[in-house]
Amino acid sequence: MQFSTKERILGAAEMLFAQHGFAGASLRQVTSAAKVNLAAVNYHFGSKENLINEVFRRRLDELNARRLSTLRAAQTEANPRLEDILAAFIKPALALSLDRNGGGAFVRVLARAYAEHNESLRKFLSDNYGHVLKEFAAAFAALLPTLDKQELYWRLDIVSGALTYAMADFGVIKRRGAVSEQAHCELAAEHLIKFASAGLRER
Amino acid sequence: MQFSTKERILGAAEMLFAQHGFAGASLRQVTSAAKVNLAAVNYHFGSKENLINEVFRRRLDELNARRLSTLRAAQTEANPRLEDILAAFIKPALALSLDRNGGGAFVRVLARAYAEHNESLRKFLSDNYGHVLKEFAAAFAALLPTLDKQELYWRLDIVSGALTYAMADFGVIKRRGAVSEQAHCELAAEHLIKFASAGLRER
DNA sequence: GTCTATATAAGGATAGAC
DNA sequence: GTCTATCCTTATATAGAC
Repeated sequence: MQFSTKERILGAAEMLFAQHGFAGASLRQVTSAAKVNLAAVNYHFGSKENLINEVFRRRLDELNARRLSTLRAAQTEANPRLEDILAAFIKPALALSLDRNGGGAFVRVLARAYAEHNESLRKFLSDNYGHVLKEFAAAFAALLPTLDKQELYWRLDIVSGALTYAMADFGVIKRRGAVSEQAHCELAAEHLIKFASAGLRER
Repeated sequence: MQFSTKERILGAAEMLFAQHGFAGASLRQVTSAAKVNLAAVNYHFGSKENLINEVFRRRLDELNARRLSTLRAAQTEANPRLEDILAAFIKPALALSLDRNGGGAFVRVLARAYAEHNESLRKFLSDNYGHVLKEFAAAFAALLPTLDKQELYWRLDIVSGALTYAMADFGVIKRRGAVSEQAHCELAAEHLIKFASAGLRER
């Protein structure tokens, strides 16, 4: 087998959580899709709840590492543009949906997690990845020195909302038959960056 | 009793769907919260699935009627501004969260519904309320005659995303202690309208 | 580490008395 | 229209053989 039992469970869980939600996807469905025994979940993860946590950790570590490295690369430029900072925030997130082995499913899991409004999950995300947001906020503030801090936070919140929505492909934009997943993703990133830079610069 | 059994079930279901999701909230929880008998759900609604549909219909009819009447009022003005059309789209939606008797819960149910990616629900929303979006798109197109149609759809999609996110109060914006729910909502609407009008006008 | 078998609980739905 | 009682299915979790 190419993938271990543990990895197959994580992959199947991600897919089924995206499809049916955390409560809606049963461990029976998961283990059946992963082609492992029902009891394997409790052996490897202890409980369904912990399995959910591990599904998140598997992707978010890498996503935020990419965001930060791209951000820092942009900041070493002589004259970083607002669009570059936005790209560092947006592109790795949208690119995640192109990852082979279920990245597309994961972004929908993420959207569900937001909708869940789950306090313990918010805490998990804030504790583990809050510093990333802080670093981006500082980078935007440096490029928009006349913008009030509170005003900046409002606008970054709007950008995050539009990004979350775009990641999960909620929208009504219909892909033309010939447009590949990758091309759609790049188009979405371009439009978001353009729209957001105008909104952020507005005075 | 002030509310009928049917209304109490709808209210309790809305609250619990917001809290635990459609799969996560059981009919036993719903009927217990509504202080009605378990069998009452099947008597009044036939099934859990149909109960979910009725929870949506109860709010969306009024929301979209308000959006359309505000839009049409704005359009009778001599020189309607882009901001007015945006306000007609955004303000009734955010105001919904202020409705007494569970409007706040409903917007979270709506966010969950988006995250569900449920095809039959998308069809329901599209069939019943798609004409509203069309009318708004036409109004925006009239005010932005140089903007390519496809480009306009992309941007409206971004606005919808940010609005959905704001409605569900996903964001990281902390309300200062003294800021009321209503004031927060009005601030959110103002920021969204300002940000979105800049993004839409961008060339 | 993986299996079968099962304990135990909770779910949606319904039948039938009142 | 509302109740109790119950059917049937599905769920999570675990025990114990291999």
